Amino acid sequence: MARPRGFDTDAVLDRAMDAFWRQGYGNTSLPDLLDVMGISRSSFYETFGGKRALFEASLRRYEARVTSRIMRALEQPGPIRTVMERLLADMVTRTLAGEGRGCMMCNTAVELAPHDPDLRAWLAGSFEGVERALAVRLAQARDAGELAADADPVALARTFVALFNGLRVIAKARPERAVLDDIARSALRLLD
Amino acid sequence: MARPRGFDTDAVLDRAMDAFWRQGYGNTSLPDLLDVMGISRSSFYETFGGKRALFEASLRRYEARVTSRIMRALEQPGPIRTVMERLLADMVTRTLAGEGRGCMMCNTAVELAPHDPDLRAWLAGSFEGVERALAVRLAQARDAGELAADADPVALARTFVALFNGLRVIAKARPERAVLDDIARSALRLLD
DNA sequence: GGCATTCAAGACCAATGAGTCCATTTATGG
DNA sequence: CCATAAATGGACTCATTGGTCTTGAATGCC
Repeated sequence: MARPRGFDTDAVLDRAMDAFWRQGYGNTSLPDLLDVMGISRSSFYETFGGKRALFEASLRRYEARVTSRIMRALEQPGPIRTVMERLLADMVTRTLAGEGRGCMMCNTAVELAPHDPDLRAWLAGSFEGVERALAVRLAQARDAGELAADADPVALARTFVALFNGLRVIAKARPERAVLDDIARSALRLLD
Repeated sequence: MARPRGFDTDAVLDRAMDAFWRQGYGNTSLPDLLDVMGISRSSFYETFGGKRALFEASLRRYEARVTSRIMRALEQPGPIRTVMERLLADMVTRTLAGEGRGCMMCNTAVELAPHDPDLRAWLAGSFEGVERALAVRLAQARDAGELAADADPVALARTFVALFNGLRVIAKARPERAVLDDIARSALRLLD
């Protein structure tokens, strides 16, 4: 038919995601994006529709990756304490390796959620999904006698999700392993 | 000498602080600021020096208020559990009343810390200050037998500070009392 | 009452923002 | 090898950005 696309849409979207992740929505200009994506303005608008649409695509992509990683971690066999320990250790390592990027969901919640009801609702749904999966796993652990019989899986899950986000925020100001390790270690005490 | 200032510097700074708090640094334009502050461009630059200087003044003002409130709460007599319970309950109420503003320190950490070493260091110092005060109070409680003998006050303090921030982030996406109450309640279990 | 100082209003600036459009390449199907 | 359709580069619009400057009115102290 006609000339094929000269770039890999997914690879280019990945680079855009990284830029948004690193700098946020408002602080990433179109020239910035075109630069890291390596495509022309025309191709940009033709392929992705605009800055806002590209951001939403990036965020969905990010969310899919992160939540699937958490879900996979929760499906691992073994005692809940081990599972959460691995999850938290992985998060600490990734956070430190992220050079201040933090978590794109968290960043977006802070930057855009208050002024964008649609985005806010979407973020709420995502957080709720993680919370639910975590609550299910915690309920299983409780039924298996690993947790106190009066433990509240939902409340506990919510607290862990809050702690995940808190960890990323602290890391923005104090990206020190000692600090993040302390947080991860103390968090596990919630399971005792 | 001359004509006195026609506006109350502190009151005007308060309104600027609120705008920055609500919208962040990048999303608050000069016209926005002049509008809420109710002063002219000339007075603005004469009195505050510029947008960046005004932001720093606003942030210092915010930090002083928030940390002093936390410090006061920690100085209250009574068992540590009661003290923390009050502190968290107050935080939840204020967060819900804040209409999505969250915490200005947290917002700033997310928006600016990764790209601004000076600000990052300043935020780190502030977080560390709160952490230290909290750790001191927790150590007292441990020595008084309120906490387990092997409790780690510093790690616990770091975890609470992370949780404070996590609470604000979650509230941006899910400003529901039930959620925040669950987090506050579970957090207290760290003291058991 | 005059001098000093600060006020408000607004013109002005250069830089940058996102987004549109067109003229030119480029690759493929026939 | 040509026609077609998509990809491309770059010029362009127009609003907005933070910041400077000038002007003239208002106010208080001596």
